[in-house]
Amino acid sequence: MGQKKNRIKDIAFHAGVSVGTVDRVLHNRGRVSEEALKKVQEAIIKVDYKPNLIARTLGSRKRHYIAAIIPDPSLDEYWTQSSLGIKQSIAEWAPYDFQIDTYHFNLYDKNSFKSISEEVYLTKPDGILLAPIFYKETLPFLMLCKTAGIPYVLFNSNIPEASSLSFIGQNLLESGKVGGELCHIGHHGPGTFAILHINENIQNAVHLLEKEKGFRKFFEENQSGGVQVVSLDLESSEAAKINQEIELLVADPQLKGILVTTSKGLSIVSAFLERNGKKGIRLVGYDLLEENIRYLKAGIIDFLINQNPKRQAFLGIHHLSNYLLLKKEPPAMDLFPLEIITPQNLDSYLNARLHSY
Amino acid sequence: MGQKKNRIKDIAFHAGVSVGTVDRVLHNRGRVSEEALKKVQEAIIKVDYKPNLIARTLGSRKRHYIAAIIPDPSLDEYWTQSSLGIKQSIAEWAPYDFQIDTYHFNLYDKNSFKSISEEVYLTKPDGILLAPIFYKETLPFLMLCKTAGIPYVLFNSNIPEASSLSFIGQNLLESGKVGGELCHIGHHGPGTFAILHINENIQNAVHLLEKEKGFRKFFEENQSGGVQVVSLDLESSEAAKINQEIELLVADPQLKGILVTTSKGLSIVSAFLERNGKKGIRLVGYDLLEENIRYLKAGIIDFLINQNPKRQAFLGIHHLSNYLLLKKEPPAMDLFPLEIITPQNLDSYLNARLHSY
DNA sequence: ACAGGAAATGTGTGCGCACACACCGAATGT
DNA sequence: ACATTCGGTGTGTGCGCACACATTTCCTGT
Repeated sequence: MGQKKNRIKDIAFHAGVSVGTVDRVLHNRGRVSEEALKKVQEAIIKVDYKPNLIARTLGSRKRHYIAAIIPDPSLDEYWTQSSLGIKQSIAEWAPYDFQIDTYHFNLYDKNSFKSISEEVYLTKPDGILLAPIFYKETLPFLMLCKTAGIPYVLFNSNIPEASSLSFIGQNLLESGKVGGELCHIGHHGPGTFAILHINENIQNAVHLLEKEKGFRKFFEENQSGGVQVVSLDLESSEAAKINQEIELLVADPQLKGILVTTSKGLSIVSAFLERNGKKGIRLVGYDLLEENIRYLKAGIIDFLINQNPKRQAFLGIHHLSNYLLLKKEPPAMDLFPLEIITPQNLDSYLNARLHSY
Repeated sequence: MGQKKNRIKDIAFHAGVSVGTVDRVLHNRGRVSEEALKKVQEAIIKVDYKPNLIARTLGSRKRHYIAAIIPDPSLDEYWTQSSLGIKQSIAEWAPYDFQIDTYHFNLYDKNSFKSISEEVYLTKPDGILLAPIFYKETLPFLMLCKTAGIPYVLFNSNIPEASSLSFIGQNLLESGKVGGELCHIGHHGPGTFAILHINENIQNAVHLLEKEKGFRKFFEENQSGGVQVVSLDLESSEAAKINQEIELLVADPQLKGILVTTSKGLSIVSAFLERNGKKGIRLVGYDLLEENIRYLKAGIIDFLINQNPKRQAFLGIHHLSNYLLLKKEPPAMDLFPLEIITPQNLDSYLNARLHSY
């Protein structure tokens, strides 16, 4: 039964050569005669050789170095979460001689990303974890890495044509559908449902539009008659304008629910409804940020969809490390479930260990 | 900065002893003088020693053996999920020379559990993962393991006085509260809300009552006037009787929502509502079982609370293995978040890799 | 025929650890 | 007095592998 051992030494014995020769064919280092090559290859198949990964990593005392490039957490609480995920993974991989350095760029400044990415490239990392905020600037950088043979993993938002080792995040279309559903639950008959994009960064537009597509799709697929969907696109810099628009929106007595696609926007809308009364309007947003949690507990926000940025970053490093250390191919896409947070299950999420592992 | 290496050898150097002595204190093998012990312990702290897992497993060719004792999956789909979680962890730990054997007992037969547990005990495992269905029979078995020095981890339901290494599951009180919330969402004014226990096994009663307590608590804390809570306790063997009771329950035009606390019961209620019309009654239950999924997609079931049996079992093995291999103490309780499944986010849960890590 | 050198092959060492064993001195027994 | 035990300690080996290096073989050119 249990094939006990199939070590390099066994291959060497079967092939009638030394372990050195076997080592050379295993690693394609050349310097092997046709004859020996053939015998060794046969022996490898014969004993069904599976390298002992434990011993391999111990034997090659290579130091792995990973660079993580994310927006500066001090500018946005969402990225603080990601940062925590990376910190956690640093602890996890330290025993395996991994060095993981985090580089921050300004979320609102393309040039900051450019200079940081150049800096990272010069450090010649063995792998890169990246949150691709700026599409136009990211793609060339990734192509550069590709030619340099540096593997990279994307998270949070995807660039499909970047042919990354893996992408970690959520399906934004489905996310929008769930947002629609949460706005709609328990409502019958006609009504207006709004989706609000309040962002500072045109770059994100494409992602937000994907959510909107899902939002609209939900209502198309779940026709209950007389339902109207509206969308609003606002610049987060103009606070006065935003409040004005929200006031206009809420004035419609038919308004039943709002999905806000950005966390920053959500707190603005929440504050508005807290001041002026909720009037039975369902409010749905994203992520377990401090302010959001407060508004959820207070009953202003009804649902949050958790994108789990902490775990995204954690798994990103995980996939990368596993690939570097064990040559384990990660899934091309690791899509997270769309977690729904309510006032009642909030604590169970806050208290859960998102994995020590 | 980067503390480069902290090997046993380094401890020995700092303590002014040999690696053999350090080894003895690390493994509590005795034969160490007070003086040396103190010096070594200080050195360990000083260099912040973290054992190299890689080298450890390579050096000690000890084979770890874990026994997992769960109900027979062929009798209940819920346990098929757990079984899958164990299978996944087998793959995870195989490289570290772990052998993980699963033993099944009959969910409906105490004696089957007794004989299986005795059989497992005779195999002298290094650790045990256990789903404690039969309280009265489980406790003595665990005490036996305790005296034999075999660590055990419980999952699914807890036996607090068993002093297990760890428990993995959900907070049932909060689970009931979430169940109440889901029944209530979008409803205003008066109405009746029911909680149904349909089980075959009096053993589970205490757990179900905990959920009921949470269910009632939610409605107490969220008074909206005229809300009435009723509970029903039924034997799953008497199908006719059940349908009769359900018919009676549904006849009440004030009935707004039902929480069914067992998966088996849920399919019975779902079938009833599918036949006789849903009449705007909110239906909430547990777990991503095949039938439940079907009814959720069909709109008969509105929400499912996911207990994530697969991940529970997976993490159970994980904690156990980590403890055996690295002496890493798991949390006494690892409570999972109360995941809410809707028709729209269902797919995202089904497609998600529960992470190999 | 023989040096020179490249091609082919074998040997040795260390990664960090666990563990068996050898050693040494002091206390004990007869 | 000597053998025996035993607490306390250090040394040596091997786990399976990668990789540097030593060694042999064989092919050139003169």
